[in-house]
Amino acid sequence: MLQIYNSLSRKKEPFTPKIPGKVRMYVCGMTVYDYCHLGHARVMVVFDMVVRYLRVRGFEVNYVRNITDIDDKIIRRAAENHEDIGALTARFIQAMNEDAAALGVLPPDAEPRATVHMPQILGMIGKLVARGFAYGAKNHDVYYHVRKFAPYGALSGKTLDELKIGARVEVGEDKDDPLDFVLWKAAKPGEPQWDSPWGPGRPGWHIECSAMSTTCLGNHFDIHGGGMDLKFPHHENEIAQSEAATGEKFVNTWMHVGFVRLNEEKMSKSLGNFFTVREVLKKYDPEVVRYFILGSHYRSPLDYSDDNLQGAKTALTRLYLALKDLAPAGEDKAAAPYEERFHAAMDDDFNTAGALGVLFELARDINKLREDGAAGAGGMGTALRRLGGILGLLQRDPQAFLQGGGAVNGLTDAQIETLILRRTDARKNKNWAESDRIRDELKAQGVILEDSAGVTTWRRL
RNA sequence: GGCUGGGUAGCAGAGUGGUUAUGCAGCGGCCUGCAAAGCCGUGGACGCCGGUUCGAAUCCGACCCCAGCCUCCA
Repeated sequence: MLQIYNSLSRKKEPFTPKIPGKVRMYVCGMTVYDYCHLGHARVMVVFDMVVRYLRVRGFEVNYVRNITDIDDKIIRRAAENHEDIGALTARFIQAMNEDAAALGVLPPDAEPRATVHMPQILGMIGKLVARGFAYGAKNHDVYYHVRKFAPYGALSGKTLDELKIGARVEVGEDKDDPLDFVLWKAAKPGEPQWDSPWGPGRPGWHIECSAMSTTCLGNHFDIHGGGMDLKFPHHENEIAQSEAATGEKFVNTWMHVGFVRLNEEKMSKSLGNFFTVREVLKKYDPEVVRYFILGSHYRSPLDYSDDNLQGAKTALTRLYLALKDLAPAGEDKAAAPYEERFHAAMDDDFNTAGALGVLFELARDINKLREDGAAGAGGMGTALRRLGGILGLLQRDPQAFLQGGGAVNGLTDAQIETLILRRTDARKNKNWAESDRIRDELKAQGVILEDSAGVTTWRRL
């Protein structure tokens, strides 16, 4: 039985899609004005893992991840760069796709963009005005009247009176109530704009997601996800907009991914303490980064540090070492208990860390079988590879993983092979001094040698 | 201040009312020319204080500490 922690009820709940066998899932994606940082990477990788696992569980999944391609920050960045807004967003959408692909994130089934959903956005605002949940202000903004939506605050656990204390009205806003939020922003000179019954303008961020998610998935769908920081106000507002406009329940299960932290602090654009995905990938293999992300539970904070990334690399190396030089074989029945425990962990709110623990036990079994010269290691390896694949890991040729990466300034493969041949000669002559000298030389270059069964193999640290 | 999550061995990180997480590091052994990798064995833990219980690190209560949200942020 698959259980998922629901941010709305604040507990784990058995998961049953509204339409049997079919899961409809929406995740808030990027605002495309800059490169993805590790926080974005985490959200993409986590929901990619969720989709993969749901599919393994036999669900047909329709996964929608939006792109916000019109927004204050985009407008500002384009102006700073003297760049056309469309060119800017196209550039960063491209970059995002490259980063996602590197991390083994499969493309979502749909990636709706705000700028091509204006009719749906305006339609929803129109409904909200008609139903009395929204009003056009004198300054031609349209606002959502928060106090009209009784359940407001259910997701974030806040009451309207608590919120009132922190609410404030920015200069130029024309709200009836400080709690109200903007659905439609009247255009300022020189800004991109779309026509509307309230005058030319552009949509607020929150309404985009309500309009795109319900357009793509229907008024009432199964899973809505995003980073923890979107819980309030973004997701709270989405609920208010969508349920007021459609009169239906919006989302059954809300999933929120924990933050990536740097020195115990949230990694974020506003703090400026972030690493972009491409910076990190210069130092670490993308699969190592993926392992790092999946090595802890998706709701826990994830501390980025060189030690932790290095640890992820060591751990993943152990798994690949177990797969190295394994004879291909059909999956072994003896792997069934591991698979069961792997699924039990994943069924428990996508406990990837626990599931990985099972993979290490499977790896140990493989090593033991080889140690004993017993049969079945190949078949167990096939199982290990398949289960790893559910997490989007362990799909490469082990040799390629072990010998790849970290070689930017080091020796070429051919140079390494040449040194190994020289060392093998020395070893034949029992010239241990020369043999060890070569091994030390390679080690200094980040190359580790392993002599086993009369054959010397190597890998890069 | 309000709200939401957390505090597990040297580090990372799961889980659980009584019985092994797992990875790295440590210690002892096996293997090896020596290593590496691997295998076997092993030490070490559940923030603090109360309560419930035959038994709690696991449930309940108070407290302390950390992070986040309450303003754009994945």
